[in-house]
Formats: sequence, C-alpha cells, structure tokens
Amino acid sequence: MAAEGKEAPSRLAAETWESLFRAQVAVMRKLQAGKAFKNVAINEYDVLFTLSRCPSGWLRLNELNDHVLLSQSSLSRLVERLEKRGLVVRQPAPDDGRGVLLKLTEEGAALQKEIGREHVRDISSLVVPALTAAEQKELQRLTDKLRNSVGAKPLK
Amino acid sequence: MAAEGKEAPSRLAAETWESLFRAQVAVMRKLQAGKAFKNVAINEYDVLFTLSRCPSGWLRLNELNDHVLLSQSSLSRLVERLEKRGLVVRQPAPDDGRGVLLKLTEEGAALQKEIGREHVRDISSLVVPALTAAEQKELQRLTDKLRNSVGAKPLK
DNA sequence: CAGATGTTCATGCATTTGCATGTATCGAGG
DNA sequence: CCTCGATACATGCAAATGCATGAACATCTG
Repeated sequence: MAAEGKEAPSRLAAETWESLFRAQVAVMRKLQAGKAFKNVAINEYDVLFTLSRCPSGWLRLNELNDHVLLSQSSLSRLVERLEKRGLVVRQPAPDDGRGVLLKLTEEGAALQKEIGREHVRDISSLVVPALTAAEQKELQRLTDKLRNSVGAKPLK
Repeated sequence: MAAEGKEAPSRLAAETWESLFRAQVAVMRKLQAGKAFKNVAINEYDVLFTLSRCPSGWLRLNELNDHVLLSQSSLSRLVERLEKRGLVVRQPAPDDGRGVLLKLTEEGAALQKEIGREHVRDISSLVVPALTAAEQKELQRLTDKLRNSVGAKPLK
C-alpha cells in the first residue's frame, strides 16, 4: 500500500457524513410533503414533540435550543407563535431569573398526539420498506453513538 | 409474547428516524459554527459542492432541486445570488426551452475547493472520534440504502 | 460587597424562505 | 396544426430566520 497517510480516514468520514446528510434530506423532503405538516411547520412540531417527551413537562428554552436546528432568536419567536396559538405556555424559571420554562397546553398536547400519529405512519412507510429490523437497530445505534460523541446534551 | 401486532415495527422505525435526525442536527450545528461557513451559507455551499461533483460540469436546476432541501423558488433565488457573486453561470438548456443549466465558474470552483478542505477537516474532527472505520462504512451503507429506497434520483 | 464577566432571553432589522401565481415550453391527442 | 394538461423556472408578497444588540439576572474575583 502506498503513502495514503491520513487522507483515507477523513475521506471516509466525509463520505459517511455525506450519505447521512443526503438520507436525511431525502426522508425529510417526503415527510414535509405529508399532510401532517399542513398547519404546523416541522420545526414547530419538533418543539411540541420534544415537550411531550419531557418527563417533568416543563423545559427550559435554552435546553430546547440545543435540541433543535434553529438560532436562539428564531426559537424565541417560534415559541412566541406557539403561545399565541394556545399550544404552549411560558413561565419564568423559579431557580433562574433569566430563564423561561415551557409546557404544552392541553390543546398543544392533543395536537402533538394527533400529528404524531400521522407522522409515525409516514415515517414507517419510508423506513420499514427500506431496512430490516436489525438494520434499523444498527442504524439507531450508530447515529446515537455519533450524536453522543458530538456532544448532545440529554433532556432533563 | 402479547398482542404487539404491528405497533412494534412502526415504533422502531420512528425511533430510528428520530436518532438519525438528531444526529444530523447535532453534527450540522457544529459544522455551521465552523469558519468554513462564515461567508457562504451551508445551502449555498451545498450547491457549489454538488456542481463540483457533476461529471459534465453542467446541471439542470430541477435536478439540483431534488438534491437539496429547499423549495423550487428558494433555490431559484439562491442560484441568482450565486450568479451575482460570480460563482456560477446560467445557460438555457439546449434540449429543453424551459430548462436552465448551471455550471461553476473558475472562481466558484476555487471557492468550493477552499471551503471544502476546511469542511472535510471539520467533519473528520466530529466523525472520526465517534465511530470506527468499520462503523462508518456500515453507517454509510445503511443511509445509502435508506436514501435509495426512499427514492433519491442519481445525479447525471 | 462591588465590579467585571458570562448567560439567558427578547427585539430591531436585513436577508432568506415558501406559497401562490405567472410565463414559457413541452408532450400527448384529436 | 391546435388545444389541453403538465413541467420548468421566475416573481410578488407575506412569513420565518439569523445577526447584532439590549436588558435582566447570575456567577466569579478580589
């Protein structure tokens, strides 16, 4: 073998990321077209979904921000819109005067569940025919590992 | 085993997608922060990159659109901006009076290479410590399989 | 405790995005 | 050839986004 040095590893890494990214684009494109996101943008749903997963029900705005691909100011305004629509409520954080806590309203929780069911159907229709159960588990393991290594913070 | 019916498969699929999506968000967040994207947005770079990979050099706007997560009108304007900056050139498609062909200029190709080098470094620094070479290959295989199944069109 | 520095969230403003629509061209029938 | 529906791209306009900044609070340091 020739003097490949350290070219190969970074090439493999770049190709791996490229594949992951393109798969995400391809799937996301289909999901966005689904009727689940006719009235609620995908970023908005993502916030509702994340809140629905939160054990305590309340989540800090900055923790939410780590989870979502939006700038801080965009998230601030997205949440403002959700509040105006009556889907979430804000509350000043008790232990930190700067912070803001968020929670789903009843209506927000109901809407999340409704869209969620549709969304899961859409996802299944894309993923199930593509990969066996074992492959899905392996893909999940690898992407979780990547995310943890890159430095994702767990939700509280 | 109880009456799990067809809940389990769709649950696994949804969790798999969730993991893939979150990993993408986590990595993308880091990449966007890199200095590679100080002057060129990531979507803009993606267009330059895709053009650089195109064997013939010329690519139809609608083919490009399948590859990128942008609406048709947004892509139209993104390309307009790239043209104004002298990074790409447009040409009416010879075989289809409606179509538009795109090509990198010398300057565009040079900029893509420059940013690309930085970008590959950033990717490596995130992916290499996270996954072994074998894991990266497997992740690439699985995401390619998913993308192909979902219906990605190959570039010409 | 006072001051300096950092963190959290909101807001003004310019840019980017998407939806709806318009224009031009293509392709299939009659 | 002509009409009809479909496709490719551009554009008006409202909405969403990001950057820079500001205000309020937290934390650290001496």
